[in-house]
Amino acid sequence: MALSTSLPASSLFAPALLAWYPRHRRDLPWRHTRDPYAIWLSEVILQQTRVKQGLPYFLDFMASYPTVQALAAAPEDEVLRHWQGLGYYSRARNMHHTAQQIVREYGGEFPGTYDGLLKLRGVGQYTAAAIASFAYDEKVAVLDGNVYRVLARVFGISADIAAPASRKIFQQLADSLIPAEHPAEFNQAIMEFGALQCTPAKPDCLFCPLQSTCFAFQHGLVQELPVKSKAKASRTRYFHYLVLRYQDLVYMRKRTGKDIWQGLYDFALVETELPAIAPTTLLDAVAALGATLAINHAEEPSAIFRHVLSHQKLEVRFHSLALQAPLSDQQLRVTGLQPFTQAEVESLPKPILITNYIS
DNA sequence: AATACGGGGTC
DNA sequence: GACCCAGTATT
Repeated sequence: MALSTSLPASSLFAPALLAWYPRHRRDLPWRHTRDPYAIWLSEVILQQTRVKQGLPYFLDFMASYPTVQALAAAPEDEVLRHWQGLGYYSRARNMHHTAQQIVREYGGEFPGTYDGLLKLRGVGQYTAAAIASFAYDEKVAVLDGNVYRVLARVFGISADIAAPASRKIFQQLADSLIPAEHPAEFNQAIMEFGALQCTPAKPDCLFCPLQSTCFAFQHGLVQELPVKSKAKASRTRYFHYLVLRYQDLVYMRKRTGKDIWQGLYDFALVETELPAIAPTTLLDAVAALGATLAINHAEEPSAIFRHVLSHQKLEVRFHSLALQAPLSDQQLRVTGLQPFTQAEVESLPKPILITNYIS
């Protein structure tokens, strides 16, 4: 719900941003190209990710996979290994899938319109608008966390930005503000303005070019806007990893299914409802894998690793277990485990938690 | 309309 | 600990 949409604010908004932008913009590599591949790559990386964190990944991907053909030709494990540490790994899997689709079905060319881009897996409204405007100068307004915040404050919009229904209010406003002459510049400018000037905490209102027309500033509501409902509390899960070893080999498995870290590698896992695991339960789990231990008791588990995800807290213990004999081929099939050398383990894509444990 | 999905930075 | 980040897919 718009508390106020003053005409001056609307008419001055784009000119003020377009004047602010060239004087404050950061020099970022994806701002030097119109290549839809490079822009797509940067936008997928930057979904829910700060520029500071995503930048080295962008440089690495462009160096490793300079073209969509190169990305499409790479094995998924390798792509995930490059993505390791960025989180939201479905972005990498979707990106890989889409690269292959672009090569196979689109003749290696990205769709040339917002509507076409929107059909690609992993490309939603934000990313489609970003690519269409940055690469093709199509007049479609981006709507990301920055844009929500800037518009909510400047125009005094109190709709809950966490509610999907609020999107159309903000989209309609953004569409009405984007100038036909400079759609790409406007989109860059409003996001950069949100990232650098109109920040979530302690925005720089003192030197803000929109100060005189900003609803939030004029009404002392800068701290109250945007309105965002709380996320659901996260649950705690208790993981007990069985780090099975035989000589120089360690057994790991690729995670499949709907759970976290899909496509990444970890160890045999026992999850419990309570923090502790009984020694017998641990040994039962080992027996269920068909493994025979070199010594018939578990060693002292590792210290607890605590790991926070967006909707879960993990409490993780690692139990290092030496095997008396390697797992048979049938045991490998049944358990999904595979033996790896230390060098191979290094090259596998792994959750940061697992990488931390190994190192 | 809700919920799941990572990891890091900031206060 | 709470919030946020150039969001998207699934339920």
